[in-house]
Amino acid sequence: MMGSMGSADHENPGQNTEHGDGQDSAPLRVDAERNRERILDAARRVFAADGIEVSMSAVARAAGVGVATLFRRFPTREDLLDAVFADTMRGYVEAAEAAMADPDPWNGFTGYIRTVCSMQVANRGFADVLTMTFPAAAHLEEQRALAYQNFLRLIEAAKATGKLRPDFADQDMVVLLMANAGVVTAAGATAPDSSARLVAYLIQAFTAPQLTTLPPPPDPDALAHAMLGLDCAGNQKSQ
Amino acid sequence: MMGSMGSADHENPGQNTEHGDGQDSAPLRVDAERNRERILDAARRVFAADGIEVSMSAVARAAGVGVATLFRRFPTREDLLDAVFADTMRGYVEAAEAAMADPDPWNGFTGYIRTVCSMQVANRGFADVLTMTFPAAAHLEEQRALAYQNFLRLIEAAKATGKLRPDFADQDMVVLLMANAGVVTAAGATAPDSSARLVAYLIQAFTAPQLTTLPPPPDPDALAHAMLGLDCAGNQKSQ
DNA sequence: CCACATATGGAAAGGCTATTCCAGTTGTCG
DNA sequence: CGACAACTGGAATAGCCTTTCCATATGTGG
Repeated sequence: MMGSMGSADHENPGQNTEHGDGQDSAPLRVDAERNRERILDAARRVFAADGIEVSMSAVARAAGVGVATLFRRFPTREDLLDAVFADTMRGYVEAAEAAMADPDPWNGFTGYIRTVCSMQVANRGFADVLTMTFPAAAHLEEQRALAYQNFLRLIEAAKATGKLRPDFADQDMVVLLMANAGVVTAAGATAPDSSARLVAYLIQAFTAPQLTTLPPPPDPDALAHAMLGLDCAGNQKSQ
Repeated sequence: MMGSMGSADHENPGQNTEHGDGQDSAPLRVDAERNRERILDAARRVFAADGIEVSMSAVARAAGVGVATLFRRFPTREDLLDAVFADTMRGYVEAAEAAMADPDPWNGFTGYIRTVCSMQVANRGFADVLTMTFPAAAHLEEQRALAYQNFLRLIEAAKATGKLRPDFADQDMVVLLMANAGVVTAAGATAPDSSARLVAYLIQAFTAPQLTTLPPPPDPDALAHAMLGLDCAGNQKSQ
């Protein structure tokens, strides 16, 4: 699914004008490319500070380009998200890979949680991204799936060491991300401290020793559906 | 500060036309009172479903009254919030009192957390209310302070039993409420299950037995400031 | 160096929202 | 029952937003 792009974009950084998935219908005029970059920079900044709901007009304004320029380059918000969070998602995947590589799976597991939550704290937009799904943002969803697969294996390994409680469910990670996103959103300047506390408590609770019975985890499909953001009232979308 | 109203509004429910803090500059004409009630009903419904950011126009629409009617009765959103969440806040205070009354403080403590988080799940607007401060909503803030004072004593009692870990900080409750609000917002239909899981994990982590060292709790003043909602970008407020 | 596809900004159309204003009801008190 | 203050809905103003359109400007290949 990702195989066709090979390793080209690592070998030739900045040389080719392709973006995202590789189908360059035409290698953008240089001025256009410059604007594209400006937009991405501005969007990165704005999304990180204010979350991904910022108005498209605000992004264009921050980038110093007209709205038309923004819309031609990124017809939908999801297109923009896909491009803006490409780097961050790469870091997300790498965190999962690094965790798997850790000789101590429990250490990998806890480190992964801490890393990802720190990423949420550092970037409010990313906190949003990790609690929602964007079917149209193919590249982004691909990375998410990739990271998740690694995480599933990480869970198994961590449980095998006996340090992670056996009733830990992979959905718990989603719940944790939503909870942490709530802290990032509401805790303002105290987000780093508040998040760190929350995470420490939860990691504590994930350790095996104590065997309190837990209520059942949320249904995975229902959770996935919730991440589409279609049920929460604020979203009447287009049509 | 609340003393003057005595117990009147328990003895005479529906009889007097006073609202809120007792200064009835003039006991509302009956049709006006009827509309006021309609507005409150609609607002309760809408806020519970969609959170407290719903547009004032939407509230008026749901209530079947003109916008002018809404604005004359509740000049600001905070005025409306104060009236809408009066009941819920009463329940919030009562939950804290009930917890204090429990002969087993640890049981009271955990029960309190579960109850309050359930209230957040049942009412998205209330979830918002518990993570923000509304200086203009006097009645509401009074109740919040009242519940908090009870909670502080509850913490002491629970620590005294040795079941609550000694490094539990009262700010942790705020963090918990923010985290749970995040789940309520993002988890859609799975909110009940997701929240229950989160809460179970956290209560687990609050128990004394394991003595993992925690990062320091967030600064109380900074947290309070964050709850004003002035730092998070989305709010440019008036002027 | 020129033609022209590509790219541009700003305006326009249409839909939201908050808040104020006002001309027209309608309770209510004497 | 009449007069008047209280109350009403909807229009008006002003400000955002999204998305499309277009006349103008500008890289770029021949």
